[in-house]
Amino acid sequence: MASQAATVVIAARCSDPVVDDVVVDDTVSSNRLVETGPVPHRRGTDVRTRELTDVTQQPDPRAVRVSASTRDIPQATVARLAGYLRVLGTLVEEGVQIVSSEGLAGAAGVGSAKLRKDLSFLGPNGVRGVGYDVSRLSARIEEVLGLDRGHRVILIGVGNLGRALVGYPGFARRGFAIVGLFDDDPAVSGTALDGLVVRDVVTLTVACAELAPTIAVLAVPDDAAQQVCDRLVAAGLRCILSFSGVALDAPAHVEIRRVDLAVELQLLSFFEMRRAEIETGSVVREESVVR
Amino acid sequence: MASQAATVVIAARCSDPVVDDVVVDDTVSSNRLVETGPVPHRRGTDVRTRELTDVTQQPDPRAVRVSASTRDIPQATVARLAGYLRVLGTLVEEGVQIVSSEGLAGAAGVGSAKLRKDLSFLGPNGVRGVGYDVSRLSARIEEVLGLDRGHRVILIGVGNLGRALVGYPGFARRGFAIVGLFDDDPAVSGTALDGLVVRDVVTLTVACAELAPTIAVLAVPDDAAQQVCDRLVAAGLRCILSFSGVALDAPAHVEIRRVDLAVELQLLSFFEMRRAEIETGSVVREESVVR
DNA sequence: TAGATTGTTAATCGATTAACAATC
DNA sequence: TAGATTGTTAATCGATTAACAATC
Repeated sequence: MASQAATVVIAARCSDPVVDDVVVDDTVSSNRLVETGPVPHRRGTDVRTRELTDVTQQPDPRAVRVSASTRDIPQATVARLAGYLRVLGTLVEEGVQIVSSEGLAGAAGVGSAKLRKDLSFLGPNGVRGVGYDVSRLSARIEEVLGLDRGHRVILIGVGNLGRALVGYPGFARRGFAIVGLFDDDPAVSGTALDGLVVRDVVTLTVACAELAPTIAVLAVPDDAAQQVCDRLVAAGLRCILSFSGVALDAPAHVEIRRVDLAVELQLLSFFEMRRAEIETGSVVREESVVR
Repeated sequence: MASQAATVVIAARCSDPVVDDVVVDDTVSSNRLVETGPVPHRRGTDVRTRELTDVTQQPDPRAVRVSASTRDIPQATVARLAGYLRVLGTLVEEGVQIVSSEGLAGAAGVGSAKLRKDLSFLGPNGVRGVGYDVSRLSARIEEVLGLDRGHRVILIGVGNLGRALVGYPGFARRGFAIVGLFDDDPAVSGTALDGLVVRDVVTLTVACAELAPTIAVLAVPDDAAQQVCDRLVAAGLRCILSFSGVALDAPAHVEIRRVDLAVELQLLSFFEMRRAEIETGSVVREESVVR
């Protein structure tokens, strides 16, 4: 028993000046901890995690996975984890078992330093001199993102975009199950789509109690978006993905992600313009006067 | 003539230690400049813009609009400009002529300080003590984003998503004209959609020469995305908006924006999980050992 | 003038990056 | 052991924010 892995990760907020009251489960591991000891890489103030590992053994697959609180994972990192996961998925398909940070980063389109930093927030996941175990890392990212919980998704607005979303293969592939469809058009509600009967949006509150969704996807026209959002919030939804152009108003405990096609197009327009500027060699410093 | 506005904006990169060689068109404005003079707000090293304005008159609408180079506008700011523009559009519809930073920021869902900072990168656009002229500011943002140029858009992949995009009202409303549709499915190419005949994707290169698109929208399956992207690049496209899940490889001069539904869903999943953690009061610091 | 609001500053915060010690 | 690669550090870079002088 004493030969098993003993891993303790202490997480502190980046902004904390110091980790002031570290508590270690000494009934089990004090002997080991003394043996291997915490050896700081260099003296520094940004001590975020310390790993104390029994050197006689590799991580035990049966061990309860220990992690820093997800609250300490930067938003920018979380946004990239999904990308790493997709690459890891293709590697699994190809039968690749080990991948280096260089390899994974290249396939995901980021620098290897950034990748390693990102993964370090999930705790130690690789083996120095070797690389990352593809399926283990994949499982770890899924766990951190909460993808192993099987989200239930409802979709409000079964127009062109809504139908396209229902047909989107990435939903099921990632463990997101569409469990309810809603629309306010009497011509649409009552019809079946993808094995589900579209419900009238007025039944939203009641249906939510029945369907217990964790995520709502909003694909309604802009002028209906806020109203539907309010109903979702009232029904207890806390995660909303909106495709409407308007900024939705909701309590702080409701997380809203917005995908705005217009914004994307306008960003491209800006880049195109800037490129034209660069090409014509204009305005590094622009001075112009009219009289 | 000398009574007209004389505005000179000198832009320097944020990272420049100092603006070392400011040149002023003294044939026109030296007398005015001496009069009003550059009066630094406070002595500081981050002198980004200096405005020298004839105090006798308000900005002349006929004046060539002078701006800092768009290269100096932070990416984060550009991404928000589109949001401001949308709000300004609704204000125009409502007949509102003047809006304060507080009002505009509130409607756009950002803080007023951030809004003012964002707008400051576009040069002076408001009147102190009054606010911003809605239509003037609107026009200015459109100009900076290059929306006044009338982009020509081609769409590759006329599946569910592609059809939804064709029907998206925001395209035309923002001056983006869809000028070509492409698909590789013989059953689809040749059919008409929204007044356009879908072309076979093999004709892409030839058709690009004819259609002169500035933006391509990619709505093809993941495994076809890179190949189509290569063709687009070969055809001279420099702005691509992709809805595929894969990170596309392209030369540095090609700007690629990717909208990844899976990423958005997974981000929501993460937030949901984190919220569950907070509610159960778990793991501010997690310590767990297995033996 | 007095009140209001912009545009700018500077402090802070968060993300990126290269380098390298730790370690397999 | 020697070579390889992770995980961590610290410097840098970029974005956010509150406060306030400038100015209408």
